[in-house]
Amino acid sequence: MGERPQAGRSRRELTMWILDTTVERDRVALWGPGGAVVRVPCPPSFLLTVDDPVRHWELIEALDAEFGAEPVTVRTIHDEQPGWRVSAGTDVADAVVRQTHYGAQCYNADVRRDQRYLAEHRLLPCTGPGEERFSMTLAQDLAVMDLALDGDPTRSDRVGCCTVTDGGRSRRLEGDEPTVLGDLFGLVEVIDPDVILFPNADTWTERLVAAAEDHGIETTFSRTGRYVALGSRSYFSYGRMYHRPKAMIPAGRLLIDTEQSFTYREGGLPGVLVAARITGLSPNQTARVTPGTLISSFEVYAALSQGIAVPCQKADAERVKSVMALRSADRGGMMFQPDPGVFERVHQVDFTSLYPSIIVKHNLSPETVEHPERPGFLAGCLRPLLEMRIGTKARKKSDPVVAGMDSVLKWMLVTCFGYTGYKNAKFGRVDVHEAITRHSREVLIASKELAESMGYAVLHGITDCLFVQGEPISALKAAIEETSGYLMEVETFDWVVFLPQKDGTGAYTWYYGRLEDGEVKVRGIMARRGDCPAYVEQFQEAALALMGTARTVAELHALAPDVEEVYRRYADGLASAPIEDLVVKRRISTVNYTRRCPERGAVASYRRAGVPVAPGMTIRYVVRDARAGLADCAWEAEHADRAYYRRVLAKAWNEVAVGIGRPTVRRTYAPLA
DNA sequence: TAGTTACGCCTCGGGTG
DNA sequence: ACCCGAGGCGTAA
Repeated sequence: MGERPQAGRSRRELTMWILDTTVERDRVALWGPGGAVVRVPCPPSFLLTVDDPVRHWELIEALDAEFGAEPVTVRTIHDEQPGWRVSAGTDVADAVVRQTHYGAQCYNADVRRDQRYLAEHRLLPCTGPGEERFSMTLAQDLAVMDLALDGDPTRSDRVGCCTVTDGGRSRRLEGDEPTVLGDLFGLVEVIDPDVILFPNADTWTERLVAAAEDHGIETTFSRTGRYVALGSRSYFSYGRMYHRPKAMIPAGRLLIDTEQSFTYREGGLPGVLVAARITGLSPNQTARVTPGTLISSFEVYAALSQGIAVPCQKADAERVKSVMALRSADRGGMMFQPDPGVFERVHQVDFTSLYPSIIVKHNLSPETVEHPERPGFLAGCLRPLLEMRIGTKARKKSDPVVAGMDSVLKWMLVTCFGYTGYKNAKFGRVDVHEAITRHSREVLIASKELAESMGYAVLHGITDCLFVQGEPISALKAAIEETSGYLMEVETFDWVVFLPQKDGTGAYTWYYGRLEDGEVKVRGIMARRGDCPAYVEQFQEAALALMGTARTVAELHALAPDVEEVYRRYADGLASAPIEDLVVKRRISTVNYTRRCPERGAVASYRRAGVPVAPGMTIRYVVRDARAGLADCAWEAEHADRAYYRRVLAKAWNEVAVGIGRPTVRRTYAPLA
């Protein structure tokens, strides 16, 4: 290891298990466990086609003279065209597109260079001998270190103490800042882990690196000593603000922010490593992106590894329909509204990964809209992902490692549908999006009608699932699978409660019930909401746990006095509830509120405390006076608007009360009969 | 370097009576 | 006192 290989080495020659990839000036560095590194030449380049080569002849000449432009055939999912490979980066590609007034189309310019290298050489991160892109095994042993710093990185100015755990051994590092930093980075150097699991790493690392510099201490998270900063960003997408905090990404070592990383939270380390393997992104990137980016990267890797060029901006933009056309076209999923109330012995039958299965079955892809006879790119690249999911799903119960992988695959497959309708998707197209929803509606309607013709009662349905009564359910499952060609799964409720909306009709997305195995399944209700105060969540969970002991509606109703007693206890205890149990956590869309609302008060409180806030960030606060729009940041709160919290608790009670046949209360706690 | 759609609740604050 | 649109935020799939 360490020697400079020749350009274009094939997969067979490079057998390193790739832990990290980083981009350098004209090279890509491939890192293995233990700090092994191989640097390969990989200068920036992009592909270019123009609509009128004669008109743009001078431009091509100039590009060739300045950077080098080699004539090549550019193959896209649609067709092949003569074009050029230009040895320059994204900035030049952007300039060319602007200068030609969009008469030029660039490809591969905005693909990460390390990912492009891997795809073009059919290399995969986190893959050992005998393992393939869609393997469920992870044979490589990695040295993992856990690191936890005391305190909250968004508030505390100084680095305090920390705990380091590796190989079952925990060490406590204490002392003043330079001592702790020196000990910490020294320890990292000695232990030399491949992976550091570190809650709030992305918030802490910037501070640790800055502090270490102040004290003249060398930081060792990065195996080069350098970090790639990912700037914090607030961005707007479909009516909502999102925020990504700043991150400092080390080289050669995997640093996972266990609090912030969606992929890690869902799938743990196996989830991150397998997601990296199938997307071709470095694990460090994989741990920091959303499932939308994972599926997009998955498609990009598939394209590049097949020699298909990846367009820089959406090629089908001109085909986007007018808003009027969109409104009338097939948009969302199908829904059947339930009657509210309690129902006994109900089966929930779900189609397994319905949307991606539709894409595969109907060969949907941007280019097959015009050429349905061709094997579609999108359908082709999703098929093995679907097959892998079937495998992980079968094995997840017996193997927690596979469960992590399964969870990440599930998210990728769920988001791959939304991604086809996404305006910036590389391989998306509105027509495909609409075709998927059209098929899914047809399937759900046909399944409902089939169920009813067989004598089952359909109580409710959302997008890809039906709630039905009738036996045996296996017969219905088999019949729907047979006629639709899509696989299903069944969960059976001993009883289930569909909650009413304010107008008294059934809500699409709020229900709870007891499954056969005793588990209480909950959707949409207070305890399930991210902004539910812990105190209210504890009440609802206690009540539901109690209700979960009932196997029939009669037993459930018999529990009513006991459940009421739980509510009474929590209602009485609210006045003395610890303030931290009243914290509300919400994502804010703005920092300039036009109205009086708790969020506005909370933002003001954050600012007074000197903590910067940005749109899309999640903040934690305690409501001090709901009417006046006053709230305090979680760590400074001393007073709570108890009337406000009584209303929230009452709402949680009302949801529970429907299940036990008890009257609901309005707004506030009234002593129960 | 960024999934979508369908839908609901709570509240504010301007309007009407 | 009540209505109602808009602002703001959440969930399910």
